Parts: sequence; C-alpha cells; structure tokens
Amino acid sequence: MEDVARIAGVSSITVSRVLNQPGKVAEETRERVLNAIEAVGYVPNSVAGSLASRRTSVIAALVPTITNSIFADTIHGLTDVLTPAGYQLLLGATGYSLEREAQLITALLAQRPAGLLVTGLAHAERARTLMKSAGIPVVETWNVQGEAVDMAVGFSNYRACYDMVVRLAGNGHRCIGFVCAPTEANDRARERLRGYRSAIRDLGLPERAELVREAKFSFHAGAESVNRMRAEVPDLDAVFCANDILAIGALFECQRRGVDVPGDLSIAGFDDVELASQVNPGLTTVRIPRYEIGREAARMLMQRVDGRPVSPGILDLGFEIVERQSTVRPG
Amino acid sequence: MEDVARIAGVSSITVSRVLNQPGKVAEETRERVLNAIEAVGYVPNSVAGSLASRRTSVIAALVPTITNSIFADTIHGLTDVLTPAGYQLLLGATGYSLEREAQLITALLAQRPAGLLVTGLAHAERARTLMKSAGIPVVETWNVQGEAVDMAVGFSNYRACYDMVVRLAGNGHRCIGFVCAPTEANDRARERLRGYRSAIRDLGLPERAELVREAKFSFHAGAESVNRMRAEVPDLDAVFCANDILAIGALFECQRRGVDVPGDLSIAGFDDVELASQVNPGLTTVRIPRYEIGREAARMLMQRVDGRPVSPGILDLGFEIVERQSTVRPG
DNA sequence: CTGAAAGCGCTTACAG
DNA sequence: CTGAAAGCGCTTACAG
Repeated sequence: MEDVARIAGVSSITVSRVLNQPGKVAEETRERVLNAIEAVGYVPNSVAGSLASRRTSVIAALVPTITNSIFADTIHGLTDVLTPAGYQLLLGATGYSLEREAQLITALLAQRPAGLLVTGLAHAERARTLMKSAGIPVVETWNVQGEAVDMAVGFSNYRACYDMVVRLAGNGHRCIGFVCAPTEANDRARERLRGYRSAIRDLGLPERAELVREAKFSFHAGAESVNRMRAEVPDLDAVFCANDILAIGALFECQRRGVDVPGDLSIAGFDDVELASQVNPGLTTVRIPRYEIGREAARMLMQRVDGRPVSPGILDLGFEIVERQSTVRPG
Repeated sequence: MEDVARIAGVSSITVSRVLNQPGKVAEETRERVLNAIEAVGYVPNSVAGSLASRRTSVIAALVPTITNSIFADTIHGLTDVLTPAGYQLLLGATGYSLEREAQLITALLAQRPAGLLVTGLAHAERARTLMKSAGIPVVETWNVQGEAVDMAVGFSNYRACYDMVVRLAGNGHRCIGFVCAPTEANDRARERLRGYRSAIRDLGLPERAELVREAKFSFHAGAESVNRMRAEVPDLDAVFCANDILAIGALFECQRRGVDVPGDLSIAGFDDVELASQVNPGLTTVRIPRYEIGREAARMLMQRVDGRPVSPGILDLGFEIVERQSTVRPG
C-alpha cells in the first residue's frame, strides 16, 4: 500500500479511501491511485484492514454436513445474498455432533466473523454461551420451535409431520409407520417424530412400537427400514419417511420386490428434493423452503450488521404438502 | 489478552505462548493462564494474530456450485483433512463463470488464505496471474490435462469418456449418442466431449451431428435430450451422458414412455453418485474419486504450507468404469 | 522459562 | 479533498 501511495504521489490514507470510499476522492487523484494499484499488482490485505476497522467481511456458517443437498441449497441461498454484499463465507460441518459444533464455534469466532449461522436450536451449553457473548448477530436455521439465541429462520418440523399424517389418514390410511432420522443431537428430527406421534394419537390410529424406526440418511437405510416394517407389521398401509432419500430408497426397494406403490403400500417423504418429482410413481412429500432459509438468514444478518433491527426475529417460512402418486389410495 | 495476562500475573507474550506453544511454558504458569482465560471468557483474535504472524489458518476453495453433490463430496474430503489440522474453509461458488471466478479469487486473496483450491484448469488470464503471484500454494482439481498454475489433482476426463465409449462398443453398441454438459467455461466438460469424439472416430462408428447434444445439469434436461435424440436418430442404441443426473433423467423418461432400458436403448452415466446403483436397472457409469480429490488436494496444500515439497505436483487419481444393468445387450 | 520493544498493514478520528 | 498520528490485538525475534 505504501508502494502504491508513493507511485501515485499520495498518502496511504488516500489509497485506502480510493478502495473503500471512492466518492470521497477527487476523480483525478482516484485515477492515479487506480493506475498505481494496477501497476504494482497490489492486492489489499483485509486481515490488516479488519484489525484496524474491527470488522470483517466474513460470515461463518455451520451445517451438519455439506454432502446433503438440502443444506447445500441453504448455503446457496446464503451465498446468493452474501456475495453481492461483499461478504465471504466461512463454512464448517459439524457431522451432527454438538461437541464438534461447539469446537467449531470457538474456532470460527476467533476469526471474528461479522455474523454467524448455525443449524437447529439445540446446542451445547458452552456453544450457547459463546454465541450469546460474541457480540455479533446469530441466526439459527431449519427450526423455529424452542428458545433462540438471537434470531431464527425456518419452519415447524412438528407441524409439517403432523399435517402429513393427517393428510395420509384423510386419504384412508390407517396403519401408518414412520422412519425417523437419527434424533441424537438433531432437534429437527426430534420435532418431526413428535409431530408424527401427536397426530397418530390425536387421530386415534394404532401406536405400535414397530411402527417407528430410526434410520441413517441413505437409500439403503430406507430400503432396509421398509423391509423390516413390512415384515413386522402385516397390515401396514403407509410409510412416512423423515426425508426423501429414505423414502426413495424404500420406493426402489418395493419396486425390486414387486410391492406395488401405492397399490400395496403408500410411501411419503420429506424435503421435496428434485428427485422426488422424477421417480415413478412421483413421491408425496413436504416441500421445505431450504433455499429461502439461507437467503432470509443472510438478509437478517446483513440487516443487523448494518445496525438495523430485524423484525420478526423468529421467521417461520412455512411448508407445503405436495401430493403425488405414491400415496394415492384406490377409491 | 491484556486482561488475561493481568489476572494471571504474567505478560501477554506468555498468554500467547500458552495458546500457541504450550510446551514452552511452565506447567504452573500455564494453569494460571488457562484459568484466567476461562474466567474472562477470552476468545483469541486470530485477525490480529494473523496480521502479526503473517499467516492465517484459512484455506480458500472455489467450486462451480455447491448444489451438486459431486463438489460437495470434494469439499467434504477437503474439510476432513483441514479441520483436524486446525484450518478453516473459506468457500466460494463461481456458477461456472470464469469472470466470477476471477472476481472471487481477488476477494479471497485479500483474506490472505494459506492456500487456494480451484476447480478445473481453465481460468481467466487475470485469475492465473493472481494465483501465480499470490505466493501461496494453489491446487487445481478435477482435471489433470493442461498447464497447471501450481499443483493439480484429478483424473483424465478425456480418457474416462474414451474408455466408456470403447466399452459400449465392445458390448455391441454401434450408434452411440453423447449428452454433453455445457462446455462454456468448463474444461472438464470439454475434455469429456473430446474423449467421446476421439473414441467414436478411432472405432469407426457413426459421427452424425444429431448424436451430440448439450444439456444443463438436471433430470429434466436428460429426459428432453433422450427424447430428441431418439426422434432424430432412429437406430440409436446407446446414450452416454456426461453426468449421472442427465443419465437418470433419461432413464426415468424411458420408463415413463415404455422404452425398455437396456432392451431398446442402453444408457450410461458419469460420476457414480449413490443413486446410480439404486435405480432399476442399475446405471452403468464412471466412478470418480471425488472425495479423494478433496482429501488429496488438502494434503498437498498442508504439506506445502508446512514448507515441505509436494511430488508429484500433478496427481492423477484415475477412474473406474462400473458396469451395471443399464447397458447390457441381449446376447 | 519469561518479558520489553517493535511491528504486522491497514483504518479512524481529527485537522486543515 | 487530503494527510499526520495513533492504534487495532496480536507475534516475532532478541535478551536474560
């Protein structure tokens, strides 16, 4: 920067202004500085800039895993707002571990991000303390039920599952199983299970233990779950899976075994990934605003970084049940 | 940090040492400092630390898009090495635009990352200059053909496609179409197309213009492409798609239209995503070391950051053709 | 094993 | 519209 200043015949303060507040520099001076920057191949050091100004252009985000397209969509929404605003994304994956999440929050806060996005409302106590005392805007995502550290944007996982069960029952299904995602360290999965259970109880439908299984996120786990459940519950007429990958794994398995979907068994999923509309029969599922979660979270963070208040601090983006062929009952 | 030092009754240098070189501090002193850190809730400021030490614990990575599981796998491999080594990931998405890539490289380099990962070997001239003069290790990924800025890790997209066409021809296919990903700003897609064309020519198979189509990354585009190609080329007996999503979109479309795969038409893909083994019939495809690309790229960067040389600088991880039911010819 | 001094490369008030 | 001085919160030699 000193070099640029010397070549342009100005002070380094002026170089700084050309970069950050170009309007405050005379056009002729600005030209000279810009030429000098070009000539030297000067790349500003924002580490120094951040230290001096006490603010960075970095937003930190923590997701359970990047290899799941639903979080990738949220990150996409996030960067679509962040990048034009001149912010960079510092990304971490917790692997669905609250302990790892707390460690990553510690490491990320050391980088002094301007804002922080985390997934879910369940965190280690240490993590909550860190987030509360960090002095930066924090947004929790993918859930709106519970006590937020600061802001939150998502939808009710509870209601989405509750409503799907009501819909399945309305279509004539009586014996409805649920394949749950691992609930350990995952408040969204717990809410979904709770929604299923409440609806079943409220509707007076059978509540046998064999009707609920926990399964990891994979096609294979969906296939295995549907096999086990069909074996254990002969009068099973619908399986509702906590995500589309499980549901599609179950669907493919039924195809392989000659089980007609929806003739012999209905299958419903959750997320509405692109694949859900492509399989045959099309998969009934819950459409989730996953891109919008990222976009709105970014918008809220940017607003607060700019010193403007955000209202509402808890933003429920809702969901939509998408009925396709996989749950159509004859008659 | 001053506060911590005062409470522990030491100088700030000692606090710094407790954090960075704990072995060099007497155990009793270390204890006192650690207690003080706990008491104050001190979170180190690595912005200041980075400026003073002139190195950051950040690695920057640029991928075309995060909403494609193949790049998500590479990022996963990257973070699996980076996180244990104490590095953070600064992530950007170029949207398959070389211009946006150059802009992002400028912005990311301002953050003074310790290393940089980019996708492909094709870049804007300005981007190449920036990367060469940045003074940090750079690794280009997903391709090993062409002139690398610094290091590269990937596989030969050309050979993979060439070999798949040879395999299809060996199975008795004569009229083989190719659905290409958009080649604009994508050297991997261009290499794949080139591999297809070379093989067709070398094998003396038909080279009609209607046998090559360009299609965006979606199930829908795969469906549309196979429809068009079947309409224009009546004796078509195989369609090779440049990625599995296109291939599976084509496969589902054939199912909907009652076209038997592989009886009436064979379909092959590229990537070997988990879905490829799940669909019925299973999809013949090319297995790509996408996780390993990220892991090896991270390893190479870490090695160079530690001042150790990396050899070979261009790492070809190979590929594997996975034959499933979608290309089995009767007889 | 511990500390005083200098400095990393910028930006922030403040002046003119 | 432009600049001199101070300082952001650490680490790096160097000394003892």
